[in-house]
Amino acid sequence: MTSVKTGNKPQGKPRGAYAKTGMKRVAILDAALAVFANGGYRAGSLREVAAQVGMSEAGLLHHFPNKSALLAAVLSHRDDLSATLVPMDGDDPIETLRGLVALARYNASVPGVVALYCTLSAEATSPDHPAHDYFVERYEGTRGRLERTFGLLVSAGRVRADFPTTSAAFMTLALMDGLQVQWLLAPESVDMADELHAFLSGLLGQEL
Amino acid sequence: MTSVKTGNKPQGKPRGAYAKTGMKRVAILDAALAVFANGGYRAGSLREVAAQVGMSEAGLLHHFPNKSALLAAVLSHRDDLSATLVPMDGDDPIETLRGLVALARYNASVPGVVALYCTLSAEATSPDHPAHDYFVERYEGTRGRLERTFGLLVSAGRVRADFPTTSAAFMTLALMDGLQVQWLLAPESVDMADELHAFLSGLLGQEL
DNA sequence: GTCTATATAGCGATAGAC
DNA sequence: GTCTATCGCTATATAGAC
Repeated sequence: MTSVKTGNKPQGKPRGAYAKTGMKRVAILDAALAVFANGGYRAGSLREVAAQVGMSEAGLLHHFPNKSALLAAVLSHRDDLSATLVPMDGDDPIETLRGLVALARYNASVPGVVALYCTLSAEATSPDHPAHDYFVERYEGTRGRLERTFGLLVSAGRVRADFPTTSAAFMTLALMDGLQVQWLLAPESVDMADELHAFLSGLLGQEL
Repeated sequence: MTSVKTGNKPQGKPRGAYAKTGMKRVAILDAALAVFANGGYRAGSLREVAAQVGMSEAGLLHHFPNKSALLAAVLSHRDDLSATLVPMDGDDPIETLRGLVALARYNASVPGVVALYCTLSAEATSPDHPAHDYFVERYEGTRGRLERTFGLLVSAGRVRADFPTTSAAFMTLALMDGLQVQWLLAPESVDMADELHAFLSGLLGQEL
């Protein structure tokens, strides 16, 4: 786990009491995602989150101890969802790359999520940001998995030898991030999935 | 010009009185850059800028009418500096691309500037941000100039025909942005200029 | 579990003295 | 041109009633 506190509830209570409370928790997380997506963590207020979910601020803070714990819970919740969406640890590297393109395609349908990560990763660049460590580790991990994927491709002779695998990983990740910024600023002007597909095909030396 | 108010002083007064005041203005702009670079526009405060330059807030607001005018002045000031640094409208497209790599190399020596644009461009993704229009136009313009550069390369037969020029422009810009995020999060792990150089060489099909 | 009320702090901006 | 003083607002977080 990262150094960010997760804000998860202790797991000691009986199951039945959790259904409704769990719903409320998820509703809060959804609202918080939308609020933090619009201008980042520092600009988003608990007040706005509370209003969006129809509670008072104090009511909200009963579910999460403080603002940064709420952010951590949002990120952790999204990680749970996307881990099931894109399996990056499979044995077939081509499938992994296709999964990346599929992810880019899916992302275009959830602009809020894209805005969240885009804004937060830039904001979290500053070392005192509550999600700084989270993003440092996230990038490190993603880069590692990408590098492994490209390594498998090289072993299988399925990739042009132009770039070392570390460079390929850096570039792929950078391209995905950069495309998101341009897409958020002008959604009609760019198709993130198409561009990523073209880039990866160029890297492979053949249609992906 | 963009829709952001520039906050420039009216140009009517005698020259002599401007020397000292101009110095103060630049000092304020430098301080504001540093403050806005750390966590963005919304998180940065006039108070902090004023403290850094050794003035009261009211004193600062004598030079700039309000916070968003200060931001606009910072961006405009940086644009003046970088316009002299990277001539993007030359006739030799290879020289232009080399200039881009040189810019990436230079950027690595001014992390504050990189952090400013990185954080702001993500923050300005939200439509009500005071620099939203500025960044929309900035990206549009940069993309246009890049597209023209790649067009010249195609005409000269100096580029692999893999990508249409619009894609090449999108990708190049995206790569530069994405590399900056990763570099800010882990400066030792990536050389932005090297990666950009490798990418452009791959695009050309030969060493740049 | 949710509320009202409140403590405490920081913000941008203005008025007016010097 | 710079200051002090202040206004009006918003923020996070806590205390305690229900």
